Amino acid sequence: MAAPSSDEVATSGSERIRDADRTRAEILDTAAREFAEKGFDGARVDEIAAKTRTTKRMIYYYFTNKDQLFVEVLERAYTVIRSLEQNLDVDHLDPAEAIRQLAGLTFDHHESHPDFVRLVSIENIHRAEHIARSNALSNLANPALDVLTRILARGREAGQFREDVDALDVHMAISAFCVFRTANRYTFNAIFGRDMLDPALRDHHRRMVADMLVSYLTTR
Amino acid sequence: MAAPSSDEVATSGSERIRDADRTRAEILDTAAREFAEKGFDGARVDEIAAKTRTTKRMIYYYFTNKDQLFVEVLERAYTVIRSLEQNLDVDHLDPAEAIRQLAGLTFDHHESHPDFVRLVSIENIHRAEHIARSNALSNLANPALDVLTRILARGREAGQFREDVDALDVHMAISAFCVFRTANRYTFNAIFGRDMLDPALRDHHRRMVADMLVSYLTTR
DNA sequence: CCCGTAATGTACGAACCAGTACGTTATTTG
DNA sequence: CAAATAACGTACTGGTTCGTACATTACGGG
Repeated sequence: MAAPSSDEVATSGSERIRDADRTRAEILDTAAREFAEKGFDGARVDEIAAKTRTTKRMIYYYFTNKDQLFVEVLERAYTVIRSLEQNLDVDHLDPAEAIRQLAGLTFDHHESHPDFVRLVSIENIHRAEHIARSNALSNLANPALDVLTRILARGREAGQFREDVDALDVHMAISAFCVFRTANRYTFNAIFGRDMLDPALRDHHRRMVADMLVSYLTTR
Repeated sequence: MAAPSSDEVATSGSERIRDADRTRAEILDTAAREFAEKGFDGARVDEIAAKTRTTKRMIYYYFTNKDQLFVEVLERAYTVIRSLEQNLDVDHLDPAEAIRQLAGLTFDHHESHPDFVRLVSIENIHRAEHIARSNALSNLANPALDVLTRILARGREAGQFREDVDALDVHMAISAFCVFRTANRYTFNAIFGRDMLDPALRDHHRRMVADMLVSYLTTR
């Protein structure tokens, strides 16, 4: 990509008028918000441009078209969550406690990144066609899965965990619970009058996923 | 469109050329498929009309606009699932077994109605604005919830179930699992290469939800 | 310090799309 | 059976929206 000037400190405001990296990043940020807000077809390229310090011309200059823009928004969103999962170190914990930690971290992440959840939801409506077009995404391993695999192996060896589940099943169960709270927040509130954003409910559910998975895994 | 020939096959229905009920129903059916397929903004009124034996004019004649059409599509979709839940009779069963039955029925329903799951997903992207505009939907009770409330009460009385969960929590946990398998099928497959449609996996997951909930509820 | 190129802005076009004006025919009802 | 009305079709429009042609300016290398 563009060569960043050597001693660029970039504290808060790079004073350069033209800055490819900054412009690109600003477009991606704004596009992520706009896509998450309105969906792929609902989002407007003109609107994204308007919320940027640059123009629509630049969006096409850097991303060629709306679809490719969405692809790169997705790539960036997944990268963020993956790097968070990297910081997961639970190999020293008791397997059950490790599961609780993992569930808690997954819960917190989904809770604090509703836009990510919405983007994934939108991508599923579009049958993951953008992910399919992205090499970065279709070849992206999940660190959380490796961690989970190790936890399950240790739990089974210790005779604590059941044998008939794999890491992906557990990952799915945890994700399902956490994703649902965010993704289906609106219909759930409209129909049952339950506000998922209530802090007390949040804590309750955070314990609930962990308890659910541990009790399931330790039941034989 | 081509004029219907006089000897139009009398499949099952009314031979009348003009049939408000049939036209309305056909529009709703087609619209449901089209919205589920492409999302609200992705769906085209012209396309819906083209896939119908009638014209776009009729869509606006019966539903005034695209939003109202989506509202009625949602109303119809929810009505179907609610009527299925009515047939749930588990009051004679052991509480744990009753939970298993309920989880199984919920699982089967989501499995066999992917369009419903997609419509709800789409409505959540739009922050349930259509449900809010529908009297029918915002005042719609959920029979499954009543059933669940009774099961939980019996389970607690028998000293089998934990006390710190309500029916809505359990309903959410079950829904989350079942919805996720369908709603996030595509990204999950693209990223992890796991095909949720595999029959063996289906059976495995069907047991898994039930086991998860029962083990959670019976752990104190 | 000047020149090539990367980065940016303006203005526009062509297709698309929700919604409608207006006209017509079937069906019902008195 | 005639008048009223419900059901339907055609053709169009006005605004929107993705994308681009063309012009311009900042910046870094030599």
